[in-house]
Amino acid sequence: MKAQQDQLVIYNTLKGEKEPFIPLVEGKVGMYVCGPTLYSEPHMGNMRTFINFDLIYRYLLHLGFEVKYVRNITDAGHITNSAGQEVDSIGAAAKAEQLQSLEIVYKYAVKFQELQRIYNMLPPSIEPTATQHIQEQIEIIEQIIANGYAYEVNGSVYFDTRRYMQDYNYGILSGRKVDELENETRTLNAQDEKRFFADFALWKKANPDDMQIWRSPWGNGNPGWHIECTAMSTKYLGKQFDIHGGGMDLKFPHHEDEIAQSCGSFGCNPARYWMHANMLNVNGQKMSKSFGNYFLPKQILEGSTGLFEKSYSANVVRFFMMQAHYRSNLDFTQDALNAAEKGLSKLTDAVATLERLEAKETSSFDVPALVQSFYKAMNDDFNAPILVANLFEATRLINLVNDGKEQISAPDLALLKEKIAVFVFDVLGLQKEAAGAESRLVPVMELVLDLRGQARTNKDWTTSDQIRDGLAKAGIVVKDGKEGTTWS
RNA sequence: GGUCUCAUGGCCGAGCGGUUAGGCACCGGUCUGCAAAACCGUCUACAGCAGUUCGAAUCUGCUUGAGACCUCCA
Repeated sequence: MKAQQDQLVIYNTLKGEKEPFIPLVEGKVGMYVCGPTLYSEPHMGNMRTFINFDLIYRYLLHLGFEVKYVRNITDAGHITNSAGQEVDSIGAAAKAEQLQSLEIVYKYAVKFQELQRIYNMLPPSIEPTATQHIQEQIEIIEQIIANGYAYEVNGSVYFDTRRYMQDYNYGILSGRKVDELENETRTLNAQDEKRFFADFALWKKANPDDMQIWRSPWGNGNPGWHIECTAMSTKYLGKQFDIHGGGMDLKFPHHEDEIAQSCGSFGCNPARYWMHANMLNVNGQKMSKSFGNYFLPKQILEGSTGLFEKSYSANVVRFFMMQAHYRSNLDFTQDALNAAEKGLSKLTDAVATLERLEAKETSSFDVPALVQSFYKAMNDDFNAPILVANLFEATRLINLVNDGKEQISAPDLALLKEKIAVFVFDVLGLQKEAAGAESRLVPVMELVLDLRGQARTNKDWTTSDQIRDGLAKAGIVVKDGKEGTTWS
């Protein structure tokens, strides 16, 4: 696996290009991914990012890296809205639902956990929350002030962007130039306490109606949104670690400000590799809460999105996402989901066929090269769609062996079985299809199909077809294959 | 308005200068009592216009169109 580790190349947003992945400590990876803000149930678009980083996590694990994967849960923090006001979105949701802030967070955290299980995502090593790390956030803010990159005004603390720019490059990640921003962004309004439009809040003085308030050296208040990630990543992964990930939409200002906070407090960019997952689209437009074009993962499973005629399993949705690269947009359409459903079925059928194959003396095709193509795809910036294409090539060959048109040796067969299982289940995170049917139905179907089999033996096609048509009405499809009749 | 990204066959979606991406659909075939399913095969596209090159989907310029960020967002 070490040899494969050395082949891994990652697209680093910081550099704008792919680079060989060299961890700070050989064989170990520290990875931080910005998690959800739990003021509502995560929608399918949110899930895409987490599923993509789950893929990355899984592949790093398969390569034998010892990975510490930290993904936070935002359960506090003030953000700046379009009107330039500092807003507590969780507090707002709490008021709307007439619950306490922590009730809101807990309610949606439970749902998020459930979704992670359904979509077969491995749990991160740690899922820290912002509210558990207020002290760490305060300490970092104090450090930034001590270093001269932040100032206090009336119980709030702001990052001093102009001062920071004298020593560091603000915009290093997003490519933004502050002087360009200046003309285009909202201007300071009269009651604004910031010295400069690009300054951002590290700590915000409490409002009388705030639901959550913490003590600080600057009085009672709330942390800013960006500082929590700096505090938690530093605490669990150190001042510098390997990979920082998140959605494309967090690049600016969230990640840019994280870099500023880390540089402003510890003097270094927190992560060597910044990775950004692209958005999930609906009709060519980003799925988002504010556009209203979103739907919930549960609605896909239930077929209640209102957009599609039928439901799709979590496995199908996951496979669908694996057919697009994590850095590309992906359009969520019914045709595409149907195609994924059929394709997945073809792939899982071949996985089952593989178990039944019989080995011959020699192989008629290059199995090690085929297996190597799986690694080559994933080593190239986690190119899952290429991996899937190569798995379909394997599928074709498996079927040809099954038909006796190709042959495979015993060692090659063992290798292929092992690696197909690794890439389909461990890396892509697809699940073996559950039996699906109710257990009581199984003996009933055995009986019915046995009777139909007798009719067929007697060439009593009328009875045989009557049974088949009747079952079809109940949604059960009967298939007559070479090795007997199956149903689903 | 600024910054940036992208435009691929009926649909989704890889591709980073020369090789069939792949899946779905369509079509042809095998199998089958019929059907369905399954399997095999076929289908050669890169928004437009110029340019660079022996050679361009891939590089450059322009045009057109779409999207993202600039405000919370995964």
